[in-house]
Amino acid sequence: MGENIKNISKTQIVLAAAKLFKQKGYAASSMRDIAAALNIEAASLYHHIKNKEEILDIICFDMATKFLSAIAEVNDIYFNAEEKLRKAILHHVEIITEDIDKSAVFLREWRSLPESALADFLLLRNQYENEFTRIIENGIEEDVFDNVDKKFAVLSILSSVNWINEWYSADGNMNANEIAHKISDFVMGGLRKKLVTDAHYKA
Amino acid sequence: MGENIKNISKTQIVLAAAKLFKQKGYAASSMRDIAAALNIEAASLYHHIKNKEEILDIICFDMATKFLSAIAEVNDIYFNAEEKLRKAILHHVEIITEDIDKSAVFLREWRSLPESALADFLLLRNQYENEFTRIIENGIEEDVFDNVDKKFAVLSILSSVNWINEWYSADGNMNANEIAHKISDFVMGGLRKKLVTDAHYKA
DNA sequence: CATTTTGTCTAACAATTGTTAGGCAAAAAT
DNA sequence: ATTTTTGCCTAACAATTGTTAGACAAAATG
Repeated sequence: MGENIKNISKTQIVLAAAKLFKQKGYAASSMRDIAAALNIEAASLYHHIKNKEEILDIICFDMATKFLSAIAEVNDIYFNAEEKLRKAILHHVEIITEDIDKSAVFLREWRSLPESALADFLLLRNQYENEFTRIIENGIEEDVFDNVDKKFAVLSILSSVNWINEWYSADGNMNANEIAHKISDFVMGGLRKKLVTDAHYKA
Repeated sequence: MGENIKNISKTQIVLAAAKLFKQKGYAASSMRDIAAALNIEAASLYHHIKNKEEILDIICFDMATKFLSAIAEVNDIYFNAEEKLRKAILHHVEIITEDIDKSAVFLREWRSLPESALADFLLLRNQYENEFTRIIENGIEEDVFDNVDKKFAVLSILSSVNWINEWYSADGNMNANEIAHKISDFVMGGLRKKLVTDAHYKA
């Protein structure tokens, strides 16, 4: 091969691209940027991938699959609603913190997917939300959760867990477990059924 | 003037741009796209604005100013911590729902600001977060809120209110007031001091 | 050893980008 | 009535974009 054998893999390309997509966004990251990050020429990328869109596609659907199989697992094994929700949140936080670059792209850049992929993607995202909704419903049936607006609760929870992507850094002093625990505690406060009213009302 | 006198205003440009920036992102929206949305030629835009960056600048800082003056007002007038937080959330939701396009840009596209503006922007955003943190601190001092992780509570709250931008549509069946009320109720559950333990633990 | 495959390269392309220059007619100011 | 200003236009620019074609040498395969 050319005097430079770098043997870049598709995985490396996706990783480097994810890092750039997170920093500058999909549209503002050029193929030449991605190539430069890997010390190769832009044209060489096409030996490994079909086109730029494929990279975004891979990132978005890989992550979607991760999230979906995690929640499927939680819903399969039996836990009561609170345990289920806590596990679901934990897995979610784990997936995000394991790869902040790719999850940033999953959370923000999916809008740049080509139309057909976008439709599929939104289906998956909806499916994920529905699994969470089911957990909340369980909790209400089990009389453990207050009869809250389900859709609302799910969106509040998901937005909270997703937001960690904005400030989490691997070298920080909190791990996924601690983060998940704190979020769960906070969220559970808003969900749990209260037999006796809060201090606020007692006073 | 040329047989076409359209008298486009800077405000119209910003509005049309915001709509596009929300849909396709800043980088993927061209000056020609913006111009086409206003039925003029791209070059004509430069009669009203300095360059593309200025549009993003205006949107981001206009919104930041709105948010900051709203919370300043809340913190000026005396309310107890819970009232303050509820008012702050209400104003936040109002600002978002009043202009979903511009607030989407404020929430997502600020990353594309040129470096110097970006630094200023982040300062304002931090300032806003700090005002919220002060409210939580007040609540803890007043012994109305649980001694939660302040930073965490603020980020959870803000992520929840910001998320409404993703699904809110003006023609939907919820107004800003109802949305703010629901979020506040949910959030307050996680914050309020609990004298007697929850039903869950009583059982 | 001969051949094919693999992974890079250079060079080039057509399209699109943000932006500027200069023209021209209507409206406003003198 | 004349001049200036305003708000648009067409045309063009240099740079950058995603992508393709084709060469070439190392590695793998026969």
